[in-house]
Amino acid sequence: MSELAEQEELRILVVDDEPNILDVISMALRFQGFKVGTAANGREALAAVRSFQPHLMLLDIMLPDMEGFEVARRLGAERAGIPIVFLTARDTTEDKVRGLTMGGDDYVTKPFSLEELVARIRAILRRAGLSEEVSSRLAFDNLELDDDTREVTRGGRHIELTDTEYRLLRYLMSNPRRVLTRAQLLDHVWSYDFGGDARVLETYISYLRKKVDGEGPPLIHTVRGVGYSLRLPRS
Amino acid sequence: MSELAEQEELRILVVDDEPNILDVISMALRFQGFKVGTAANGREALAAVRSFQPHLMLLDIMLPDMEGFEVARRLGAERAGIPIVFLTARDTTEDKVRGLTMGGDDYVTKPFSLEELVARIRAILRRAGLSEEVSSRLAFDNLELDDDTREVTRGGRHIELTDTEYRLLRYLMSNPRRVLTRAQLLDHVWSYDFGGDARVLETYISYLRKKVDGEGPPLIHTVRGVGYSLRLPRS
DNA sequence: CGCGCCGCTCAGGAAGCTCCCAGGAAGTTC
DNA sequence: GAACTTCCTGGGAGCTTCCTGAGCGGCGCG
Repeated sequence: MSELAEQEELRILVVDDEPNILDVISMALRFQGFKVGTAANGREALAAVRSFQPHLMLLDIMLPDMEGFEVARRLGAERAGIPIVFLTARDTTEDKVRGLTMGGDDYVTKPFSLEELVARIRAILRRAGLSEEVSSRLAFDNLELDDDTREVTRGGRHIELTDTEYRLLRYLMSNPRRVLTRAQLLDHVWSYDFGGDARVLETYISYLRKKVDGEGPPLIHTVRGVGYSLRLPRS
Repeated sequence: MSELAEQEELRILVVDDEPNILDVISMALRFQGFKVGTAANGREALAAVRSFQPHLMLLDIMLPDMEGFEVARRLGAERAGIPIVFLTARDTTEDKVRGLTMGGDDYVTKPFSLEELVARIRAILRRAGLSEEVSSRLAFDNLELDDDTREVTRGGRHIELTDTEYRLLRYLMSNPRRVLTRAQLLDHVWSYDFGGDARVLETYISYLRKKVDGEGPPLIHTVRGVGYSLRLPRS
């Protein structure tokens, strides 16, 4: 993959006043190969846009000094086409965020899964032509996944997945052959505040196996005591 | 799509005194690949025409210092065939805007959907020969839509649609096979200030299904928890 | 080699949520 | 005022998510 080389250049500014969230997000984005800048409030954000010159912003709507929208507005001409992904609370009224997806911006409601966030970011960068990686498709062996159409096929045969199954498979496919720990899977596929029983993961692995591995040699493998891995069967 | 390459050259001047509207519109147009200049009143607008040399103007009729028409008049010879799309309040008397469409100009009443605005702009550019993209027609499978005549047919049979149904179908058809989220659909098809219940979307999907999918295999598909998608049925 | 433990698998099922659609009210147009 | 369009409401169906518990199987230890 030449992703790293090309994305090393891509700068993302993350603006949120909760240090925990800021940490989790920046870690995840750095790991994805982005250069990450942070700001904890509107004033810092405006300053950081000038100094850091991000290609994309992640902007919490609830900031201590001003609303995220206000930041976006004040950027005005300076913004110069920097797309923004707004982070909104679940109970933010729909009409507040309405119109965002039209201007090339988008929003993600808290609590979100990191995988969801990254997917949105990539989709926007793709549309804005900032990422050279134009394809919305993932493939492993004869298993294919298209993020635009949300279509999954194995050996050309369509596989019908529910939302959670889809997100889980996408995460596995974006990290092929790597062993993903139980914690990583829960962190990336479920929202960051998911407090339920960790055994849901096993349930969904089981669902996926039935649907994905039912149509060919098993690709989803258990690594006892650690987690799961997407790879070809040995021997 | 080669749209970007060809439209990068096209300059649009947006004139409105409400910062929010100005923002939303310019973002949307930038995202569509236009080069956008802005002005907040008549005086700025006149100056911007000289410096920015737009190919098309978006002109609010209600400006603090003078009426949009006045701006258009004062441009006089300088206007040199720049087409204008006037933005009017809903209650603007019809006779005020009458005759506009004769001269190659057009008008859109507030509040409008951005999709609507973009469609008008493209139509005018098409007529003025400024856009290379000549076709006003969309097609998917045996479903066809002509934006000039607003005619929709499936397998040659005419389908009668109301305005909202038409805009919804057009948006689906301009993004075939892609899964469009609830938010995207509401953003693109309804006006920017629509604050109502998101369930209208479902109602209109239901209307469309009755009219469009009543005449052949279903093309409008639900993607649970995400949105809708226009595609052929799977096997 | 056999036993027991621990982790994993998976079916069954409850609870909650999303979606569909019919019916109707309010607003708009002619 | 009639016809039409837009939007809202509510009930119900069906799906998704998550939990639970029984059983299996691998692995370590004796």
